[in-house]
Order: sequence, then structure tokens, then C-alpha cells
Amino acid sequence: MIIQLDMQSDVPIYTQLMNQIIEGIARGDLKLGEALPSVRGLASDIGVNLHTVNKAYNLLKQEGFIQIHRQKGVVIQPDAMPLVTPEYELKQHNQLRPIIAEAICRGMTKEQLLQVTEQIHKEIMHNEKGNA
Amino acid sequence: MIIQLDMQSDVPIYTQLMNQIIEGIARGDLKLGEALPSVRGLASDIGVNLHTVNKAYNLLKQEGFIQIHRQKGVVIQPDAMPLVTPEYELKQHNQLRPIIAEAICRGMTKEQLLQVTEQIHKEIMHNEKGNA
DNA sequence: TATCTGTTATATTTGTATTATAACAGATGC
DNA sequence: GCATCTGTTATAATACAAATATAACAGATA
Repeated sequence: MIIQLDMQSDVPIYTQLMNQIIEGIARGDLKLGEALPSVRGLASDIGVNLHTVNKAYNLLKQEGFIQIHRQKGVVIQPDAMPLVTPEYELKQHNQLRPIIAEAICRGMTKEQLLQVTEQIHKEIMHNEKGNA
Repeated sequence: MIIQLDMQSDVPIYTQLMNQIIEGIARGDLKLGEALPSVRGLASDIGVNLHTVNKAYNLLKQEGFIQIHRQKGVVIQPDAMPLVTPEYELKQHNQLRPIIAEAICRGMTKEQLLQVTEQIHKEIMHNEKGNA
């Protein structure tokens, strides 16, 4: 999977890394159980420090998206993805709320908002690899 | 309008302030042209430094949500809210994308996602003041 | 004139993000 | 057994953002 970083973004590199790996899983580019590059390998590939990659990996592990085996390496969680917990629902709510509030201020209708959501959902799901 | 801050949150205070004012506008608690407290007054009320409030106000002004008159004070934009510009659409897209990707990973269906969006939209719009 | 606005200027403290090295401990391959 | 690969831990340095603390300035108003 190709990682694209924006070094000018105000989003931290380790967050961008997390987001791209999560989207990679969502779109099926990264299969359950699939191996990820080593911290040193990925850091070298994308030109950042190994600790930056390590931080992203450890946060992903903490949230249950990947497994880290001390002398084997890093793999996408092989069994099943983390589920929709009450804590996650709360986090998601707090993330969405200010975005939706601003959309309302700017005059977007509920229908337009739902359409944008549906559009992004489609963008993520519609990969070319035939995710069947 | 009552401002509720979470000092333990990792969301910066000035961002929480911006979000609450924007949501206040969205739900109709803050009317167009309505006066906001002075930087010193609000800072004192919520127990933060005047520069923290000033930063929030200036960012809100920069995005077109409020007007700042040098010797009069701060008011909600009296004419009209900022509209849906291409830049805003891009920003919104970049904000929503990782949230939706994680939801997909955790097994939420598109319908569940739309339902959550609709629910939050309702929460914001359904105030008790009869926003007619 | 005193008092209220926002504004500007410094300085300090605190925490995060990122990089740079280095070393450690366990597993693997030759 | 030794070199090499894992992730892990430790330490330090740099850079920046968030927040606070004071202080002063300039224009408007009562």
C-alpha cells in the first residue's frame, strides 16, 4: 500500500499514518492478518523517524486495529476488527458534532450533508481490486 | 449562551470556544447581529486568559462567522453566514474521511452512518426556543 | 477624565511532535 | 555461533503550539 504524507499539513504525521492504515483496512487494500512493514522499514520508506512510525503503530495496537509481535513484526488484526463500543460511539459523536454544526451554519441542508457522507463512503468502498 | 469547557480534553480551549459559538449559531441560540461578550469579559467568565478568547474570536472572524469592531465589540455576522465554498467542501471532506473510514472498519453500515449523522443533525436543530 | 473596546508586544511555562543516537532482548538464518 | 532482523527503551535536542501573565496603546463613549 502506498502511503501519501502531507508534510505541510497541520495534521501530525503519526495521525496521517494512522488514518491511511485505517482507510487501507476499510477499503480492503489491507487484509486481516496481512503483514505491515517494520517500523524501521516504513520510516525509511517515507522519510521519517522510526519513533514517529512506532507511535502510530502503538496507537493502532491500543485501539485494536493491529497486533505487534515483539520479534516477528506487525500485522493487521487477524481475527476481527474492533467493534462499535459505547466509547467509540461517544468519540465519533464528538468528532462529527462540530463538523455538522458548521455545515448547518453555512446553509447545508440535512439532505446535502447525508449526500456528502454517502459520497465519501462510496469513495472509500469503491476500490478497483474487487473487494469481494 | 452558556459555554461549557472541558479542561481535560485534548481539544484546545480556543477550538472548543469556536465550536460552541458555531453550534450556538447553528441552533439559533445566537442570532445574526447579536453581540458577544468582550474578550476580557468572556475570558473572566470562563476562567481563561484573554488571549485564548481573542484567538478564537479572530479565527471566527477570519472564517466570516463574526465581525470585530475595534471600539464597539464583537457581534455575530449580521448580514449572512459564510457559504459553502470549494475550500470549505475540501476541508469538510478531509475532516469526514478518516471518521467514515474508521466507522467502516468497525463494521458500521452506510445506513447506520447516515442515521448517526441525521441524529446529530436533529440534536443540533431541535432546540427549545422555537427556532422559527 | 475614567472606562470600556480590541490590539499589540514581550516573556514564560508547559506539553507535543519530531528527530537523532544508542543500546537492549529475543528470534531467525546461515 | 554470529550476523541480522524484529520491537522496545532510554536520552537528548529541536521546534512549535497552547496557554498564561503583564503591560501598554489607541480609539470610542459616558
